Amino acid sequence: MEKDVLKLENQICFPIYLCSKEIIRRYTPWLKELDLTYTQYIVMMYFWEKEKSNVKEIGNTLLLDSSTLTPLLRKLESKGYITRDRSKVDERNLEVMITDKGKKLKNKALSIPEKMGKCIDLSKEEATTLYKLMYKVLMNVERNDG
Amino acid sequence: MEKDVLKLENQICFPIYLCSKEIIRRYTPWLKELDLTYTQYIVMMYFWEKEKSNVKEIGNTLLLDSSTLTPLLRKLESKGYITRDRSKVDERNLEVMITDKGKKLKNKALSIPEKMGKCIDLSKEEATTLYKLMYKVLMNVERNDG
DNA sequence: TACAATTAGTTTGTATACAAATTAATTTAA
DNA sequence: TTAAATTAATTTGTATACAAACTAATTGTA
Repeated sequence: MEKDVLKLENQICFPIYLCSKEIIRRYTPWLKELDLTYTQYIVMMYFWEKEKSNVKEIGNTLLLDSSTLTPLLRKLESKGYITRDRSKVDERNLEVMITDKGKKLKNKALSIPEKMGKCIDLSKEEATTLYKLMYKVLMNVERNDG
Repeated sequence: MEKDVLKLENQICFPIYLCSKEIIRRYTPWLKELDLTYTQYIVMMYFWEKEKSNVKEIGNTLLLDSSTLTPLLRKLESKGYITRDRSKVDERNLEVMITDKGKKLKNKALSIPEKMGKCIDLSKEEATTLYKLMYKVLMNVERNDG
């Protein structure tokens, strides 16, 4: 039936949108204990792997616009988790670096992935399938992007 | 390795979050032709199935807070796609109804799901698997809530 | 080498999102 | 039967998100 293509239950994007929102909502109280929002948490995870970066690089990895990152990084700076300084080599670049306080925060975050895993509650096999499909969609959506 | 649990590449939620954002970003130019945002599109899809509702019901179906819906519905009203009126039976309820203009909008939207399908670019089997997994996660996250 | 083009980040404007507080209407129960 | 509890929606406050416009620095090139 041609007209059913617009039924909510026939959408594949709608449940992805819902999952994303509900998962983030679920993270919120745990992250509150670390004084982080979900997006701030993602950025901190980035810095737990890479000590120093800049706005462009962070944006490329996390698919966040620089205009989203500017105020967010300022917030993380005000919390003392990162520093922000213009590069002396090229003053267009903003050098963003994690602080000791930011590094220590990782210990407090260690229990979060397991909590979320229990919440999501998929078998190892299902999780792997989902993981692969999400990255496939992501790659396709980016590739087919205007 | 205990500390790897916080690596971005080991997160299952991160790609879901990315997919949701990137898919919505991809919808945006198509929806602009209908003068809709993604969330407004979801709400219109709801009303293409159910002519009349109220804020509570819409929120329960779309998992949107009433404080998100209030301004959004006002916007859809100002565009002429819906009407908003307090119920005469119980004045706490806001009766929301789709207009003829809102119904006609569906014709303009008919081509969107196919475009998005091509963009996502999954086989029928993959899409079904993803669909089922997303609803499973959604159910689990809601069940394990609170 | 001056000026155009490019690049990195910020600002502005619009639109979600949701928690918490509030308002107004209705229902429950003492 | 009226005060307390509940309910539906709105308001307020904070934090994304991203496009478009803008600023400042650097690079490419005529």
